[in-house]
Amino acid sequence: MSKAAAGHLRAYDADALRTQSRADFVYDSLRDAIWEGRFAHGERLREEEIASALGVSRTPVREALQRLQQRGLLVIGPGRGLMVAQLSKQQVFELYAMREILEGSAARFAARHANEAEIHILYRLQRELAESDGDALRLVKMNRRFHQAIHEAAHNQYLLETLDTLNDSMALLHSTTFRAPSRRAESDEEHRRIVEAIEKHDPDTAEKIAREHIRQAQRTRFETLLTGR
Amino acid sequence: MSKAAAGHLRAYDADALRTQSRADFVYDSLRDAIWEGRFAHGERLREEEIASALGVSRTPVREALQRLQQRGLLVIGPGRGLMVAQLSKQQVFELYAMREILEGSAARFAARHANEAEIHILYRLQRELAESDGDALRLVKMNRRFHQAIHEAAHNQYLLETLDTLNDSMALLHSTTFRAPSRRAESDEEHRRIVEAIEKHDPDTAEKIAREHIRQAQRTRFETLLTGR
DNA sequence: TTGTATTCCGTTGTATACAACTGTAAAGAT
DNA sequence: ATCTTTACAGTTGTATACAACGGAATACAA
Repeated sequence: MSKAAAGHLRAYDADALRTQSRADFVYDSLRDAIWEGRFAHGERLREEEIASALGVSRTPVREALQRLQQRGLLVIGPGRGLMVAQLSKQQVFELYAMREILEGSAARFAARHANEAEIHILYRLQRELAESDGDALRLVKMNRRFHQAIHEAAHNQYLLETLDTLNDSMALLHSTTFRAPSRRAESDEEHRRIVEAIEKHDPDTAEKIAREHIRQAQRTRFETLLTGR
Repeated sequence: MSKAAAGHLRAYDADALRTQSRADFVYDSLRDAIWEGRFAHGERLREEEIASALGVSRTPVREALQRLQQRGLLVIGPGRGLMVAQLSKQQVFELYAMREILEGSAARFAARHANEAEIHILYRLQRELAESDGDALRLVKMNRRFHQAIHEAAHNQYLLETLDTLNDSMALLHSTTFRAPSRRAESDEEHRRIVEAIEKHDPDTAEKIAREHIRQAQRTRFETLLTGR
């Protein structure tokens, strides 16, 4: 009965519904599906279709769709429907510019406000990431955890939330998963220097290196953006 | 029939419903009410109550409440209800720290990317604001328009949206409306210098003055926060 | 008197029925 | 043949009914 487009969604999970609301369940399902690139860019999402695919009614689906829209993962397409956002080169550029500002600020604030426990965690995460040899998906997740630890060490709720939103937008660039392996060594070294600056409570250096870190990632991104995609 | 708490809402407006959805209408109504300080901090909002006060059903009300919650204007209180957020001193501090970063960045980007038409608009808005002698509410609105013009001139969608969200959070500090008149002259002068720097395409100066501008506003805020409220 | 259990009530979460709107296609006119 | 109009199909927006959850109050026991 369910049409093709929403077939990529995880099957109905009775356990998940016991711990979280149906709306949360739908949100997570769609968010993961987008992150894993299981929707084509511009693919239209119909409420009823998603509802029946996940075994819930339209109400929680609407709630989830609205949240995804506000976070920029979905946009209102022609007509009234929602579709998975497709970022233009300009938008990708703006996204990275914003990340440079905020990641830099987070590193700066962390250098000022991080306590010893947080610094310890940062070192541990950084080391684990550098020494890991897991698959690409695992590396992305560890990378995310590391940066999130910096964001939390900044002790600014608004900064934290905004960075979280931006990170969701990164899901639209799903080739994120396949980072150039050549960047690994440099990236790890940059991480190490950021943590070092945070530990020494040196905000200027922390911000400088964090900004450079994002700028390098942007360069890599635009190279793959111009060649293959 | 409507209980007391939601009585502060504007009456049902048939015209508004012809141009925007009911959910938007409810959102704007609640947002304005919060902005104008017509809800007590911590006051609980019941869906049904708001619905009947505005003459709509619970569905669009839920949609509006959800959006307000995501923007941080409402928080889940004890039990399951939503209430108007009350910012702690720490949160106010964090809010201004974030604004300093983003307003500074917006000015910087505007200095790089603003075109002549936008610079012209900035000059006009700055002049109108400086020469205006309207009431406090009018001044606040003009001030908002001016800053928003800078945000737009920055040509970064993510920056624009985030600043918009932060501005909504400012609604929780509803004494915003009554700015110290002593700051007027200084504030106007700072505005003028920001526009000047943008026109000269001088990002460093533009960011520097914009940051100083926010920091001054923060100082004024914390003075009134510590004395009277 | 205090602690605990149980029932009731109010509010939110969810489902579903219905209304309104938009794009599309078909039919007719020029 | 092409443009215009109109009707239809499909999707979203809204209302309302129902289910489920949580807290408060009361009653009962220790």
